[in-house]
Amino acid sequence: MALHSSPREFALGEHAILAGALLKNEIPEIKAQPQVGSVQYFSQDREIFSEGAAAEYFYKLASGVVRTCKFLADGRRQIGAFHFAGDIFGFEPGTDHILSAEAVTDCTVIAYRKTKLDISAISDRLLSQELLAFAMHGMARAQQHSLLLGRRSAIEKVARFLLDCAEKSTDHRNVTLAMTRQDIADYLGLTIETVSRTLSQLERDNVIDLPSARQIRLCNLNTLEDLAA
Amino acid sequence: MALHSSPREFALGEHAILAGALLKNEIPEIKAQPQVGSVQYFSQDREIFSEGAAAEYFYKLASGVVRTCKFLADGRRQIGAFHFAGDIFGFEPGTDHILSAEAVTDCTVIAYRKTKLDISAISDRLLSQELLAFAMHGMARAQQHSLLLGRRSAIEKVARFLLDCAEKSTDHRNVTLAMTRQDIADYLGLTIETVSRTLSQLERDNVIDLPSARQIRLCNLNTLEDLAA
DNA sequence: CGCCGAGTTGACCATGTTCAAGGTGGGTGG
DNA sequence: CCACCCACCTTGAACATGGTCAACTCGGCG
Repeated sequence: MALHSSPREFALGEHAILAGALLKNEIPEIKAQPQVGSVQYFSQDREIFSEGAAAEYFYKLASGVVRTCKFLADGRRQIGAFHFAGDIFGFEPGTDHILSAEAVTDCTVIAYRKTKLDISAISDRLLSQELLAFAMHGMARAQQHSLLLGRRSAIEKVARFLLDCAEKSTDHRNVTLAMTRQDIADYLGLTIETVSRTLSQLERDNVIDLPSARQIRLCNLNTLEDLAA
Repeated sequence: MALHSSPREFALGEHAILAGALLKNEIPEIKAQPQVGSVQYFSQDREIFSEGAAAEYFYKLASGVVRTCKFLADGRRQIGAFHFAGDIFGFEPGTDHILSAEAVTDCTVIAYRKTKLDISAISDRLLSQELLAFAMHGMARAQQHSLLLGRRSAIEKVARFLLDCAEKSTDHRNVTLAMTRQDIADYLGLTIETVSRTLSQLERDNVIDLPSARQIRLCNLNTLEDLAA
């Protein structure tokens, strides 16, 4: 388990980032290819980078879960996305990060130095295509999320969230949540109480079962899909 | 004025899309360079493409205003963005459009055939960089919008909207709205009544002046910025 | 003049928030 | 091994924000 109090770099390979498989879901074999990027560990709730900081690196998540989020001055938080193993995050336009990234669980990331692949200097056509695909999928995801935030009720939001989790889970009927109720609330644009109440409601209606707070069994996928509209 | 009942193609240039200035804010001189793309006119409220349709073209807006939006089965609509002269829209991952585009006002667009620049065949490095920059800015904008939709009150949403409009306007204190209250509501995740009430409220508080429904004068920018939090 | 679509306003209502109290369970130290 | 603790979660009651429904105004146009 990664319990280091600060990120620790392992390998400092340079432009070997250009290796083609970067944006696919393969996680580079770190020992076999120490040159692909620097491996860093972050323990739970640690900040990986913060909104406004210089975007020196971007990251590929090797293990664990990461949230990317924005804050308002008074502390209100909106989580833009949760990232899982294989996901890229922190690759943004401009020189500064436009959102923060924090470790939801202990996690391992591979950091790629962004300056080394100044976009204007990319010679590798495959890489630039992959980055383009990544950016466009990020845009699509954010737009999908806007629809959720702007036009869906609490129960629709929660139902959709559960279905999305189920899709990512190996067992599509049993979901183990990596995040707290507060994380879910900040992702769905709700309060922690509303999330909790909505889950209880779904359990009372026999749509889900909650053996423990982080363990959710989807008993009635059809109803859930109807609710998610 | 463009009043044609269906889009009309003017020129059908092919891969001349690769001309560098595409993603900058210059609008190609249509007569001088008929080969840059096909010019099409859409009259107010006409659909330019619809969610789910094959994404054969992407577009650069020459004049007018366009909204890109998503719909739920029951008709609820979320507008993802308004696009103005010079903006690119409809450039999306995958083969199908993930949102619809509609003309807010009569408008002129330049359509570029997407198949002709199959991403895997882009030979022009500058173009792929520009598309990458476009995609990343689109992602950033969508994420910013998520924060607005998920975590801001009606008055904060409206204040932010007005400031964004002012920024785009030549006269930063007098805004002429191209869109209806319904469009604004669907962009901000509110109802038409709430938008109207909030604007009236702002007028009563001497923050704005509403000489007509589509004409807004920002009298008190400081207060407006405070409200936009 | 009268119609029609867009916008405004009011009264009522519902959804979700706020505030406050209590429960639960995993981890630590005695 | 047990007791305690603390963070996380749940629940309840009161409240507020924004939604719904309906009536009305305004301005442009036939």
